[in-house]
Amino acid sequence: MSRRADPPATHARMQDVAKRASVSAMTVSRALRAPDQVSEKTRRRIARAVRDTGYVPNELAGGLRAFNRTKLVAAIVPSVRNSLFAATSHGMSDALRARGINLMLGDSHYSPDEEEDLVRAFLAQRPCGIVLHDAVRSPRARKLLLKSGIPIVEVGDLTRNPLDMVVSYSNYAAGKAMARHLVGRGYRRIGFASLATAITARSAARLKGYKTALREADLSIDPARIVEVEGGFASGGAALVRLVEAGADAVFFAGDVLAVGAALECQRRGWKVPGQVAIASFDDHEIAAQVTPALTALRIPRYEIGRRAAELILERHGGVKHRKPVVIDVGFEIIARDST
Amino acid sequence: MSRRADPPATHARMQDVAKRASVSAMTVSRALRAPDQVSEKTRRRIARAVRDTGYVPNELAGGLRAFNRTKLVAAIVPSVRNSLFAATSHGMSDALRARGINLMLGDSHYSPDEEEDLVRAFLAQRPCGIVLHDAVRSPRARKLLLKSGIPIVEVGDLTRNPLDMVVSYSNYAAGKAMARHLVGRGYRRIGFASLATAITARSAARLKGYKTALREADLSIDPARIVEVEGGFASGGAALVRLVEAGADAVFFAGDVLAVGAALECQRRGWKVPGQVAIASFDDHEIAAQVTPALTALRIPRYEIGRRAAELILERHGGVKHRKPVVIDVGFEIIARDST
DNA sequence: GCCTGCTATGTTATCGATAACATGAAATGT
DNA sequence: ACATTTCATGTTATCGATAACATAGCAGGC
Repeated sequence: MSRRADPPATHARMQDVAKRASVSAMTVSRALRAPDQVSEKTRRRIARAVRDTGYVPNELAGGLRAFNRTKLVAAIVPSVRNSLFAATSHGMSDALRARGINLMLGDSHYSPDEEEDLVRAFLAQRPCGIVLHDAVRSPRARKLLLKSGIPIVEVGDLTRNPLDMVVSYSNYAAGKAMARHLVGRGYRRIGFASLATAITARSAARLKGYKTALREADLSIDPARIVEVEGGFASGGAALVRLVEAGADAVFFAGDVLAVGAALECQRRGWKVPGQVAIASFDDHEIAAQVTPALTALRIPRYEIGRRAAELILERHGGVKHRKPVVIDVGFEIIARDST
Repeated sequence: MSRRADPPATHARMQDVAKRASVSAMTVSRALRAPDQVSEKTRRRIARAVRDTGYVPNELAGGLRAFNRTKLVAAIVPSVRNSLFAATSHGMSDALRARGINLMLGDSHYSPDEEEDLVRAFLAQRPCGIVLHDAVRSPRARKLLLKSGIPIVEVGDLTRNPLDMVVSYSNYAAGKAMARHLVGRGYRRIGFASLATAITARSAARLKGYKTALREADLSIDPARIVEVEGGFASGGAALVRLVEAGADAVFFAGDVLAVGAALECQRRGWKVPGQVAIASFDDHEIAAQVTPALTALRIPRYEIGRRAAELILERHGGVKHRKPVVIDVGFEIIARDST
């Protein structure tokens, strides 16, 4: 009688496969991970035994012994619902799966406390790498991460002093570039709308870029033309109305879906874009090109950011312990359309 | 000298904490998981040692010994970029984190082969539960899942014979309800547009519901008024044009973003909605309410689906081995707006 | 005073795989 | 022909925690 008799519904162990193929567990292990070290004949016998038993390797045990790590990369995003982060996750997921590594995903809800909890919970799983979408704000979390010794990639903004590695575009440069674009088109009373700059450092960097560009062009920076709003299409519309009433002839939306919301609001009100007000969007959602008029937008290579982040982790995987910071700027692009 | 001297950047072990607190590792283990079994004084000493060493439990080792499982739930979605799945993932993630369990996320890209690979890869990590967004089409994957003995929740459609448990709405019923709604509003040449029914069983079920409703109302089912298209806003627009040319006076969009794309196309062309053609949407994206006219849509409780799926897994966690199928219908709701 | 029971802690074996080392047989070199 | 390398496989120890069992100390009951 098998020792699997009592709890019936569970996985076969390598030992079970080994017995069936009349070899030792070690040979099974080798047949699976280093087939060239096992003879053709034995390998075939083992392959059959694997199929017969429906054996699924136990990475828990294997990972513990081999490198005290799972074949998982942890990613923490501020919001899993946000399609921008989804694109990056997708890039990571694709690059990792090609190497047999999977993704652990967590949502910090933009909260430093939850972020710290998540970091702790994820590190406890012993991932082989970790990707962070926001600058890590909790100092305790930063310490834990550094101490963990695993590759860390930050992807929210191109910070000057990363924990370990960064793959991103510069929010500051992007904000400046878009504001310059609007200046170049002749707008003089350019408004700015974003999510709360206190909770996302990225919005703050974009705002800084915007201000720099305006200053360069000798335009005044009117606080009444800088607003912070909640997320969502509706509040994009509200922000636009507020800014137009404050005299704006163009609005730069640094938040994700705000610009589209603003464009839809203009449709409802019959406002001409860009006749009455120009609209520039930070992210090139597919929908930005679909509304009327099509929106000028900054295109960020979100998917590529994820892919390269994953690649950095893979390079380091079991590799060198170079601890000099790696900073990769993936850049951005302004797609000029009809709205400006 | 500590045995941690050679590779410096790694985690402290429970043993290290124990030494520092002058107790055995077992006492540390208890202090962390069953504090009431450890005396106040010792507990405090251990707490300090944990802080001093920056100890992060090794769930790999703990999970292996305790239940041969990680504290992770695996979820497989057809596309991580799709915000519908994102909402469900969010619901799962929230419910699980409250119990200290995290999420492993994979993308099958709508491919049965990738799905099978993913199932295998995820099972190898020994998750404590698994959630599947699409019906599992690969028979080998089904077998693996059943054999694994862990709780399985399917959430794509309300199938009659689930692998284990289902939490969903009925795509058939929803398709029928929306078609009836259009019939009730007086439309007689109702078109249907969806993603390829061959690759998503859900679209096929919606189509079946649509046909049933039309038959009930003694309306003819014209194949020219049933189209399958790719995803994306643009193809929603194209589908609408095609259907209007085929004589449709209303179109039911069963694909996710198609309806919004159609509405935007009408704006570009200056077509009156619902004067020239009515538009009904399957999913109540936030944006469906924002376009002009606001779209009639089916509201699916995506977040709740995720939450309840997670709860089912938690209930079973270490619990009963009842193997009678569980089917939970979360229903849906038609939000009638201006477009019909 | 001795047995019982409870509390706080320690010891040993174990989860399932793999690293490190060991071995016997075949192949190769001189 | 014999030493040496290579190849295919087996044996043992181990990864870091926890289950199961063991034990020492102390309280209370009769």
